[in-house]
Amino acid sequence: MSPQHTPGAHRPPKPQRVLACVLCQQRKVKCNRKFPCDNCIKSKAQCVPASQLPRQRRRRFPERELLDQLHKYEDLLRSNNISFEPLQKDGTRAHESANVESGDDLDMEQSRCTNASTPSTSVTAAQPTRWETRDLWHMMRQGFRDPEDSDSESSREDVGEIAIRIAWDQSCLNDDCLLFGVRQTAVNLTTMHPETTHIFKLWQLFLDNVNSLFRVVHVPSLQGRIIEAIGDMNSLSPVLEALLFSIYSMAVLSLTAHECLMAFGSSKKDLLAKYQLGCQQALVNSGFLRTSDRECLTALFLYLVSVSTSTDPRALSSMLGLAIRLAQRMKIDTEAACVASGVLEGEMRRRLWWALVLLDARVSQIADYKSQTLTPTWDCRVPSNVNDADLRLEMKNPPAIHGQPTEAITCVVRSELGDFIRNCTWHLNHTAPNLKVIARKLSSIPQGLNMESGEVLGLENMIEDKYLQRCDPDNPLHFMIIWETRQFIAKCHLMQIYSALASTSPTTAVSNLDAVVPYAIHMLECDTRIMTSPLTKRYRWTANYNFPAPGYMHLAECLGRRPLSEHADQAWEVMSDNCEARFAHSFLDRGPFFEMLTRLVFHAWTAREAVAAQSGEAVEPPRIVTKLKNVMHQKDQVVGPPSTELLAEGLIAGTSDIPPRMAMGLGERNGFVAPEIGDPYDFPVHTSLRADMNFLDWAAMDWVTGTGQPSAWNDYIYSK
DNA sequence: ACAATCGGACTCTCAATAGT
DNA sequence: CTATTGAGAGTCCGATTGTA
Repeated sequence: MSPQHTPGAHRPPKPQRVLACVLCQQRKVKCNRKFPCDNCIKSKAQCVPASQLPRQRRRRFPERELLDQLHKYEDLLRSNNISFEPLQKDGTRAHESANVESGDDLDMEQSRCTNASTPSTSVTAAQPTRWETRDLWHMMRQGFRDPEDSDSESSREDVGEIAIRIAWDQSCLNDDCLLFGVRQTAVNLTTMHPETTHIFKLWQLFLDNVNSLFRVVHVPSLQGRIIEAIGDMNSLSPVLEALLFSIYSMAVLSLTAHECLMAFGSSKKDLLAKYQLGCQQALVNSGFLRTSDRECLTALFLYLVSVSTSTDPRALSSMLGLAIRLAQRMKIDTEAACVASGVLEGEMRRRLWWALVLLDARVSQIADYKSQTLTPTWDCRVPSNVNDADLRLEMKNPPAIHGQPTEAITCVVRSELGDFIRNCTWHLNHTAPNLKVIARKLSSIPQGLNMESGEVLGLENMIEDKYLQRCDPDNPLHFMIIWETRQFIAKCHLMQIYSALASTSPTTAVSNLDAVVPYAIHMLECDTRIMTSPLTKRYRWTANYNFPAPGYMHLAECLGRRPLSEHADQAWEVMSDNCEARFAHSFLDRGPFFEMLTRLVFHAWTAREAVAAQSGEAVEPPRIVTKLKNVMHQKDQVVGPPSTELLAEGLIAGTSDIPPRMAMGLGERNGFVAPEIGDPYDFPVHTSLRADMNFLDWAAMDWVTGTGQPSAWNDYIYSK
């Protein structure tokens, strides 16, 4: 009810409001406001005048708690796959709840986890609550806070953090040379930038070939700053300079050696070396080891991707560990901090965090190190399916989620897959069983299936319905994510079954391996589609990341054991198709894939020939065997092994872009595959299985030394 | 019958927000 | 800057309950 204001009249200064005495207030009776009042006199009570309470700050949305409660129940419905009509379909919720505190009970934690993976209702649907751990400073600030002034808590927190940061900054520790060597002041970075037209060209290449996959750069806001910066390169901020050099590096990396020469008149190797050095220098100038600047971390991330093809994965894994630690200090792994940093910044932080985590998980596997990053211990939400243009700096409310694929489709789907892996039972069973209690319950398990196989099918249904079915197969980006995802899911099926077989008897395990063959075949088919399509040309620099090594290994193992199995002919066909597709783009020439492939394929073919010899049957070798034999023969014609320089050029120039273990996505554990990103890279294999797989002893192969000559393979093949 | 309790409709106040 | 809004603070009617 609105108050009745007396219009017009000049009011005398308001007399102090006299309140009913405490007893009358308590009794809810009329007080005559004399002290002592009639009621107190009558009841012979002490009459105490009441004092006005300081008015609390009005809460903008008093129904907020109710809304939160409602959203919690909606999340539970959602996580249990019960259909309902959500209260809000727009993205208003997260903004409202940005500063809401909630309980710490397990239910809430779980519903938060659910939020983290279900961005369908709102952009920042996650409850930014007390998921994050508290540090010492935080706890001390909590102790001194004014209980009546809850609103100022966050600002005081900021002040405290700033004070600590300033204190460290003022201590003037010279830590710049901890990595990347001593600052080379002699090198003037302004001279290392490309000419203006080349900057634009590199920027465009970066947007098309790289950023469309990662979306770690917000194009509308950065583009203007780059144009502005080009006007006066001398006054570039160190962070923007680092970002620029990382963009140049990635743009160059995404080209083939020939394309690079045509576009810029310099070799890919030279340009990469120059821009990577520039990036190192600019990162040092930015004080990147103590940075809190998201863009500085983005530059470091892009730099690491750009060197990933020429770096030992163990070294790269260590550097990624550093980047992850920087990210954690900046709290970009924490949803509450992402929400608090604003709509645009929060979204960019989420994209960067997932990009870092996914790369780290992948590289850790390759480096044969069990990363603990892809686990349910943090709550950064999966990035939202929105276009960059939907995100503006001044935004207060998150934009509506698109139902159709947006520019961010690859980073959204890849993050969804990563989010699945970090919560799924069969992954946690052997990576971090103790974390299963905090893992989000994965929804949409089809009826009649056990949890583990159901999880993968549930993921497959969800991803297909929510994303892939809505993609346009003629759109290069969509085409790429469709087949990359299907390959990944086939691999998940493969790994899940391996995981399940680990707890069965050796005989059962081996006999069941045939059941997995269709998934291995599908993996290769997906990869062949990517490799043979003209649509994916601009993304071919990532091809090594998707090499279907687990598929090859499984097929070769099964063909070696049962050369005449029902899937044998089909398996040889898909392997031949994939091999040809990969050779067509030189990804197998001289490179590590070749060495791995020859081992696998000849092992399987030897078994097939042995069977044929027993029955006196003449068999025609499949295309893949012929192809590999021809290449082997040609290699023998070459005088000496490929030189280190040639190999390095080949590696850098994209003919075989990735160093041996990196390229394969393999670890060496038990001589068997450590699958690619997000996979259980430490899954147990039966001892009997292991013994039989020892022929695939990757560690024994002379990948790196001896310029990649397959010494083990040579011994094997020539002893025949 | 009277006193005490208390649900809840109502009024008042003023911070937040909209409008100029 | 003023006007408006509406949430929160405060008031107290009157139904209900307790007690002598």
